[in-house]
Amino acid sequence: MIPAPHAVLDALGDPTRRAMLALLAQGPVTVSALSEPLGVTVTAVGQHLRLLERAGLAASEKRGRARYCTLRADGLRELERWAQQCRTEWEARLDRLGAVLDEFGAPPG
Amino acid sequence: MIPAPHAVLDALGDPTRRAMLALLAQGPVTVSALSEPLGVTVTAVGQHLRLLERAGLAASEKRGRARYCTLRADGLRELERWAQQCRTEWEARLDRLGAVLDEFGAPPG
DNA sequence: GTAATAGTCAAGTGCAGACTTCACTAACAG
DNA sequence: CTGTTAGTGAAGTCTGCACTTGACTATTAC
Repeated sequence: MIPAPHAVLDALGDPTRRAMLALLAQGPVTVSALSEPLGVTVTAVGQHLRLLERAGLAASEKRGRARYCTLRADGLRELERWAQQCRTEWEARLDRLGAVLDEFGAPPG
Repeated sequence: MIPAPHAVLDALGDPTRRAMLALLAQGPVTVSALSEPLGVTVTAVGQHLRLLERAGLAASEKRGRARYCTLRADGLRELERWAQQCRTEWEARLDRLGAVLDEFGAPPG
């Protein structure tokens, strides 16, 4: 099995960060603009943002005194690839197992 | 955006459970067979197993005094669908944004 | 210049949840 | 029957991490 994208899964394992991604999906936003609807301090947003950036799920850029955050596709792509490979490998296993059971005439179930 | 599969993401947010899935990907195993390589008690395995089952990532069946655990594809499929839709939606946003910038003759970057 | 706004850093708090222990039941072996 | 193995349930421990506070810097406004 392809190694799991730990950083992405860790980042997505928190509901506040998932809410953050949902907001970012609407378009670029500043840290404080995220802070209000999330119901946490700007400090907390900054901390979550760092994790999301490390996971390749977000990016940010400081313009003047504001920091604009945007969604990034890289983390999602990595996640997709992993889930898909994981699933297909396992489905192949299941098929082989079924074939063996058929060959030995075992009743299904 | 399609709602995030919280149960799946929560379940995958823990390294022990990810290791558990990696073991299950090799084929069906009992609870105690999982306990040893994971380095946790059978009780802990049972607790993780329940979360994985609720997320549609695993299933288990008791035969005699042993409980056999297997991987399930449902949770992975749900995850795939979400990640894919999330990503394509966001990539479409990016394209529209790019088009607007082009139209107004703004230099890229 | 002062004041307000946007964010950052260091340090600390508190709680969810990962984990354990212990007592228990159920299935198999001799 | 006794002993062993496989797992479950309740109850408790403890640590990671989400979050805050307060002091600070940098940008913008007046």
